[in-house]
Amino acid sequence: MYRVRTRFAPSPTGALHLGGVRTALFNWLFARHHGGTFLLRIEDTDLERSRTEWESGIIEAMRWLGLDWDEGPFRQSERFEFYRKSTNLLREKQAIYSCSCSAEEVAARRQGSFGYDRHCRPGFGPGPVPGRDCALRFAVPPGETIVIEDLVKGPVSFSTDEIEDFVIVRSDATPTYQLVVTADDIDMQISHVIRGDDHLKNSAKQVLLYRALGAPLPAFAHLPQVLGADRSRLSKRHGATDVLSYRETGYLPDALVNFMARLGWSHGDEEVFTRERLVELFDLPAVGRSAGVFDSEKLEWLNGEHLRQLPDENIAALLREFLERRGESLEGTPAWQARLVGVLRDRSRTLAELAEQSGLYCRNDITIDPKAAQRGLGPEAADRLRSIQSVLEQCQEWRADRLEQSLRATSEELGLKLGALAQPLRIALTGSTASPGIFDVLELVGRERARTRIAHAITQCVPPAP
RNA sequence: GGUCUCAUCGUCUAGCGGUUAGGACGCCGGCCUCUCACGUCGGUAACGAGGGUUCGAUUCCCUCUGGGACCA
Repeated sequence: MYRVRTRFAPSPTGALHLGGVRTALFNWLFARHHGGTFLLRIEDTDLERSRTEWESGIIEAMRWLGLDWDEGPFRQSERFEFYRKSTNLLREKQAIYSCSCSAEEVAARRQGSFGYDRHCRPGFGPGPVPGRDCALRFAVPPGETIVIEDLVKGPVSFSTDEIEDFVIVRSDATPTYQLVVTADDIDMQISHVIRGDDHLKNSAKQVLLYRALGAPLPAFAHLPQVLGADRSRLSKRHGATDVLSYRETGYLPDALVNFMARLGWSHGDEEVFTRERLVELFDLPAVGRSAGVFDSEKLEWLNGEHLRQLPDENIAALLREFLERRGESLEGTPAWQARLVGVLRDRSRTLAELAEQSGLYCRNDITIDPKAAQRGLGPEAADRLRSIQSVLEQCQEWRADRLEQSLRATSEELGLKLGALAQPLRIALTGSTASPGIFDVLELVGRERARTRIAHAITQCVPPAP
């Protein structure tokens, strides 16, 4: 039995975006499901575009999402010596040859749309110009068919006649993507190469390299793309390209993980999965073949589902963290905070919404929405609010259930429906016609603030007609 | 343009020859109710087109169309 080893290999040339997260997640899930090893490899050979800030951003995002790795992070920039050895091996096996052609020369000679014309390849052209810096190209064997037994797409075949003699080492002696990926995947004994299907054709080239290096082939699994709402490839245009921005807008890592897993993978009719259940159920055969569009509304719903499955205390802790990250804080005792969250949780889908709603209970001043005032602070409201005010003053215990008792009794005495008292009170306390249950609001707002808000609302009521 | 690839409600998807084509998000409506949510009940909405194969195709094969990716 062989060991499952997967890797996620991002380039630190930008933030980790949703497509990358999906690739990372599927590698992680696959490794965890099979009890294998997951490693992180930073593909930073493009020294021009790679930045350490991006690298640490990617690592932070991986940590936030809980995609922990067992080995690494490895950096390709620290492995040039190893690539040189791989190159020497290829040279010994005569799988590569020197090429002095410049990009301009190649382009000028190109007929039709096909790539390099094998000008420098022994037996095919005149050979390199002496004295010039040479790139190294891979000698692709003509007339063969490469079949990739893809675990997602099924068998995919390429003719080697469609694969040009690709560059392995540039004329400035830096190794190319094709070489470093293959050499590393061999060296790190990657058993399953799971990546986006934009790499499908690269895989054909890499199969050639595995063969030339005498290494056993890994299994390949090419995941369909994640597309934006306009069905084009996900990019900055689609906004929220950096996954860490989902942390800033109050999404839970587990919800994002659940959502990304369901984008391209499914398990019957199930929608909501815990991380543990994903690990238990995930496997490649259940991964779909077609590209998927990222639907932020469904993510929002799913986040609400995950939020609601947490105990109040945990949500309160998340809310505190969330606010601290913004340089704000949540007032009150932990017990009060848990109570607050318990009341608001069903009305929030994200921590950002929760934070916004909690403001009402932590602020001294509120503003009354003019439309709400118009609807609910009519001529009768002032008297009703005065009645409420006096009833509340007599209330011994400032608790939702006691407050409810008193106010229900009052509405009966006045021969009014509860709503006739609750709506003006709601507007007085929250400035809005919509809020959590009015007794919970009263309790959370507290006696002092309730008193001043009601008093202020009375002054805002339309006076009775003369 | 060449090559590869994909195709079920607007979106994510179930389906793996015979189903009233199922679920979820969204949207619309009922119920619950002090409002709003939550919850719950119901509704809207899909097999891209044409050929085959078959007693029978959403399902298998081919072509087209459309989408996507890669290379340039």
